[in-house]
Amino acid sequence: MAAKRPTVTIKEVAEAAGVHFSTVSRALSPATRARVNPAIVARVEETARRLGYRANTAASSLRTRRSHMVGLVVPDLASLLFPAILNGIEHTLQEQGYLTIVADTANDPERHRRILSAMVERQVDGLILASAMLHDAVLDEWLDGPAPIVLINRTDDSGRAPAVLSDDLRGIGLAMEHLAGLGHVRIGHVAGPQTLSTGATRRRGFAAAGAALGRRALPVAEAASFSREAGRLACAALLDAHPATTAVVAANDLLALGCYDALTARGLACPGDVSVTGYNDLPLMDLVDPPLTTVRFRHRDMGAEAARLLLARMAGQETAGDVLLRPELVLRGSTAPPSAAVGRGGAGPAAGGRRSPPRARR
Amino acid sequence: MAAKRPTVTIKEVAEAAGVHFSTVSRALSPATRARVNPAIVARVEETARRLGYRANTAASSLRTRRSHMVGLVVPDLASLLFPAILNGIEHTLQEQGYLTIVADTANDPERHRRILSAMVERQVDGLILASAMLHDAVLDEWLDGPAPIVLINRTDDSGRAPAVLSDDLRGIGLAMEHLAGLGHVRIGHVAGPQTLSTGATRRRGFAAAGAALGRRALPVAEAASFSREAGRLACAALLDAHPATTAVVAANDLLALGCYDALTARGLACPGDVSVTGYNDLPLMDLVDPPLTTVRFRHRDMGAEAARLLLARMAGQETAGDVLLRPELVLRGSTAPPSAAVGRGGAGPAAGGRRSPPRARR
DNA sequence: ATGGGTTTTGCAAACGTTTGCTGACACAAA
DNA sequence: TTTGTGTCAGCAAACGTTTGCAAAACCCAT
Repeated sequence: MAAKRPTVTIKEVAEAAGVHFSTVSRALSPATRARVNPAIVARVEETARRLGYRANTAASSLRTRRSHMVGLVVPDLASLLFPAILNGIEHTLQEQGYLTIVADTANDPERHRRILSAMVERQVDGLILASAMLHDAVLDEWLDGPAPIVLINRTDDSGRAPAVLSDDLRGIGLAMEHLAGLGHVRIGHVAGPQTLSTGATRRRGFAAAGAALGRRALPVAEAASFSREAGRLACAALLDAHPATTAVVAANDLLALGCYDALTARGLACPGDVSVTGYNDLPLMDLVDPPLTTVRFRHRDMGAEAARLLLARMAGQETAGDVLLRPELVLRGSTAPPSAAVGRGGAGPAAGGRRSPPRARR
Repeated sequence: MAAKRPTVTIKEVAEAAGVHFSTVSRALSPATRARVNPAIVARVEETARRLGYRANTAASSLRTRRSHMVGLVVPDLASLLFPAILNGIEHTLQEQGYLTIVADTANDPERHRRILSAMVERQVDGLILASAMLHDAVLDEWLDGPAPIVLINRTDDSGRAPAVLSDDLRGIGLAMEHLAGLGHVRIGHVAGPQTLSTGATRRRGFAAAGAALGRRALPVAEAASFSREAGRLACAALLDAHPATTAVVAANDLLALGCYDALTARGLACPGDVSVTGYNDLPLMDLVDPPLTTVRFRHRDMGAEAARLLLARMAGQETAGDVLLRPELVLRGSTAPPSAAVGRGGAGPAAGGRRSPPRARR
């Protein structure tokens, strides 16, 4: 099958079907199909199929100024957060005939610039950015560009582009209420980088929820990045400064895993000695040890929602402001009531210290 | 900044710089830059920058028949295997000035068809497919197409497209040797779908390694898909048929996690009663309980290698056959010498049955 | 000065579509 | 028969580049 294909164009189809090539164009495009005699439409379609005609989108987007492609820019493709988001974006765009170009900035602004430039040159009809910083110079350069922009997961502080976000204030609130409900009083926060909206907002949420519970000035340690290692360091710092801490709210799951490491390193058990909560509910968080209590929002929905928002904007519609996804708390094994013990301090690297007590899973 | 941009073209730059527009084209393209007076190049570049000129790739690829885009097709974006692979692909392509379009077939052949069609219409210069089936009709249709194809992670049986693969025979062999070395004799295989090369090859590897150890006809249970649930079912079937099994080699990590579930369900401990190995070393496999002994290959390298292969083919070079990545065994907590106990059979749903013994991590 | 050779620039024709206009034709009403 | 009203197909001009070809400009040696 599949005869060697020396690119057949609309003109060759026209010749074979015995009509003018403009008629072929009209016959093949859903929008104009109605304007041509049904008999001819049928004939043209049949010839096109027979010759193996494939439209050349480069030509058509040159003429129409629409490429039916959108660009997705992420800070780190390898993160476990993106597969589901990307999946949501890609599916809803695909349904509308759009293809998705994705690129990874590796957190490098220069690279970010180059990528956006390359995408715009490819005439993308719109952009979804998961790469926004809180004060984002790169973003500024493109807000007036030809392609509408939607932010996802993170936002910037200009408010000039609509964003699809988890409702972090509420999400962190849920975690705090849960811990307070268990009886925790000495709660600390391992915050994410304050240059990112997620880091900053969750920290604000932590302070606000603390205040609501009548506890001002709960301790916070800021991690240098959203990574397990940074979480370990920040948690260690937190525990050094506040050894009596019985619960830590981590700004995301990776940081929470780092907290596990820090606890293990000083022979503390989770949740026996210290409870830990995460944020995001990454895949497999139900399988780590102990299974992580964390705040979930539907990643796939976040992607789909961003895609829908972008589709609306590309269609020229004005859109209301940001979209906040409702978070929910998922209870697992990393949180428990505080133990009576007080004044711990011993460091020793006890292996296995953080095994959770047996508990039913799921 | 960023003045509202009403698309400035090469002609406007030409007028502003006082030269013919063809000169601008030559001045701006690295390949032809040498053919124009350096002073003019400088002037043109400066004016282009000043006016905020952005090349229109649609126009240039119409003329040159090169889009500098490649398509990547995966069966399931949400899988934990792809982020790293995609990362590898995207990075090495980006370095060469290519952008990556990715799409998800959701394992639907019709969708697969539409995606390939859409990508080819967008004039992609090449395709990387992670979606190949062993007998793949969809693939057949495109092998003679205009875009060179490279297969990744899976291959088909036609051998017509080069593939970048893990050396599964060797990888499974490593797992088998490890288990045999621990003293296991009654080893079973939870195989993946035999419609996929990974499923089929790993099964062959299992049989071959078994034979090499002097054990013919070791039991195999075939999972319906590469998923945790399918792994649970297959493992349960395996244990029903062969209750004395002391080790199971799963065809990938998800299946291995399903094996954990099956063991837990019948009150067996891993690795106390049954050892389990996986394949792929997905992220967080060091954190599940027990940490999974598995076969690793460098996912990112796989992506990078496929990209390089495609780059070569797009440059018109003939390439040697497939690329096999060397797998390595990573030893963790899910394997141990077989216990003396024999003739187990009790089913009871004992919670916590599969906790591993305390052991140092990393 | 003249001529030969080498850069450097301008000209214009593609590349494959879409789409506003015009013209051809058919049919119905006058 | 003429006129009017539609429907449908053809014509040709874009869209923004790249690039072969040829003219022009320059440099140097004669």
